[in-house]
Amino acid sequence: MRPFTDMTRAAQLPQRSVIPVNTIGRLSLYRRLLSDQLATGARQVFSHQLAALAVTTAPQVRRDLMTIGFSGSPRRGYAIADLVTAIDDVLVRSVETAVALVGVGNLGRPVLAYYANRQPIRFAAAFDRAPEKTGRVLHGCRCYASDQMTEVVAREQIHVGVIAVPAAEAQAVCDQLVLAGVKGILNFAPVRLRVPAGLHVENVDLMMALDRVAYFAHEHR
Amino acid sequence: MRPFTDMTRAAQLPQRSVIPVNTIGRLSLYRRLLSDQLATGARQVFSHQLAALAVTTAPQVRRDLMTIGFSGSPRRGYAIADLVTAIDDVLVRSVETAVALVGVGNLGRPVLAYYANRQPIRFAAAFDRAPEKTGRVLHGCRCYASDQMTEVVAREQIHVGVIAVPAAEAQAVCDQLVLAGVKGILNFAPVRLRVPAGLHVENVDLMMALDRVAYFAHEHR
DNA sequence: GATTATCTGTGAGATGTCTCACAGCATGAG
DNA sequence: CTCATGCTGTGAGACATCTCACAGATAATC
Ligand SMILES: NC(=O)c1ccc[n+]([C@@H]2O[C@H](COP(=O)([O-])OP(=O)(O)OC[C@H]3O[C@@H](n4cnc5c(N)ncnc54)[C@H](O)[C@@H]3O)[C@@H](O)[C@H]2O)c1
Ligand SMILES: NC(=O)c1ccc[n+]([C@@H]2O[C@H](COP(=O)([O-])OP(=O)(O)OC[C@H]3O[C@@H](n4cnc5c(N)ncnc54)[C@H](O)[C@@H]3O)[C@@H](O)[C@H]2O)c1
Repeated sequence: MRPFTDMTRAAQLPQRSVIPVNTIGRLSLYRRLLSDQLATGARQVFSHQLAALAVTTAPQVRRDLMTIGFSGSPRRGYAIADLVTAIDDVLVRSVETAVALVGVGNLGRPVLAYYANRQPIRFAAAFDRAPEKTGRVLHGCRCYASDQMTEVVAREQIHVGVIAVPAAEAQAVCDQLVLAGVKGILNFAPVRLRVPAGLHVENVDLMMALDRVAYFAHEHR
Repeated sequence: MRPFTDMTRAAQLPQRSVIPVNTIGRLSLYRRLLSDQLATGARQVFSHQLAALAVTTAPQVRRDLMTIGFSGSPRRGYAIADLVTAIDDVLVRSVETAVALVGVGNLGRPVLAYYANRQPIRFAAAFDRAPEKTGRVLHGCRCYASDQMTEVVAREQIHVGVIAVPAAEAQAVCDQLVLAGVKGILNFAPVRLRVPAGLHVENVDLMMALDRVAYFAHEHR
């Protein structure tokens, strides 16, 4: 490794948004919990009840709902159905998001199965460079050769890419996806991706996750 | 859902540690990147080089290494081999961590395959309540019936549990694991688990991850 | 209609994490 | 040996997020 100049200043970090990143994550969780509650017949919920379900605190819940401009009523709490709708609006669940998977391997297949047919996420295409994988249809999702990416991403109006290829290929695939026009990436490879400023990458790094658990487990004795 | 009292005050949150949670995660990443570098023949690394690999900033790298008390040399940078050892010490990679998987399903199987035989993590046991799954050995890991959990966790000195059962079962399985004596949990079910104070839970929530990507993708246009 | 209980909305402060700038020093060159 | 270079170590401040406490509001009760 030879010396090179420092180009590591905060690049795509200033991900500015009115809604904190962590709040977005909790809203996703609240939405699922509230759907379950609706199914049980509940119509109203208090901040402390939602907090108990989400294993957080009541003020945190109220702050999150305040952040998205949703109001409740003292003594009655929040109207569950309205709240689910409000969260759906924020999380862009009212419009379908087309997604592409790259890497139909040991991980890609179960991930596709898991997400398949979950509104409003639609897996519009999968890509793999291995010829024997292309042409097939898995869970309603057609698998294309990698060199068709630009064309298919444009045609299907795909906004999000999911990377499930070996670590050594991840940056190349990421560059392809960005060039093809995706606006967000979910990355399962255990590397950090270099992307243009503003483009959001969500990393799911199982090795890191287990390292963290092991560290805190040993700290706790 | 009937009213109940607020028991949602900050409970297991004060996860106190000298090393910030995020730093632990980055150390895991640094370790892998540095191993790769060692394999290419590199012996020393500068903070800005490691920052480039990890897609972060040079001061962040120096701060992280300072936090674990590792020193470099001006003009020479950090000695890679020593740094890997230092990180291994912090991440408890110098002793084997025994892990148990609960839920040998569509997700559990590939996860087991992924982690299998990666030192120093050892999957010492798997558990499933479906009788047809028990008794078999997958990737060197024996599958037991759930009611043997307490016994096996004690015998194999298992410190960490991985939960890959349906959401509705996750809290019950978590309680079983805690009772059996695990000190940390990696949770793949899309719910938040209630655990005793101090016990660390790492959540891998794919639904939330995709919601976050979709949100920022749409924000970006 | 007045009273009361109790839940929401939110300012202000606490906490945790990241960023910046630069002093100090080890190293290689002369 | 001395000097100049350029990288590390770190204080101090910026920033993001969480927590707390309570004012104010509303629905239920009488
Ligand atoms: N298997 C798991 O359970 C698991 C868990 C967590 C993370 N991961 C990570 O996910 C990634 C994939 O793991 P896997 O086990 O599915 O690997 P895999 O080898 O089973 O599958 C990878 C797939 O990607 C395809 N591919 C490779 N390079 C490509 C490219 N440049 N363009 C398009 N397709 C390409 C291959 O043809 C293959 O089908 C790895 O980075 C791994 O670290 C895997
Ligand atoms: N399949 C995926 O790709 C995927 C991805 C992300 C998250 N998840 C989550 O992971 C979890 C498991 O998903 P899956 O697709 O593997 O489900 P699955 O139904 O294929 O497997 C679940 C396994 O858990 C076992 N089980 C159920 N209850 C149990 C209990 N109380 N004790 C012990 N074993 C029990 C079942 O016998 C089964 O073998 C779910 O919470 C799901 O939301 C799955």
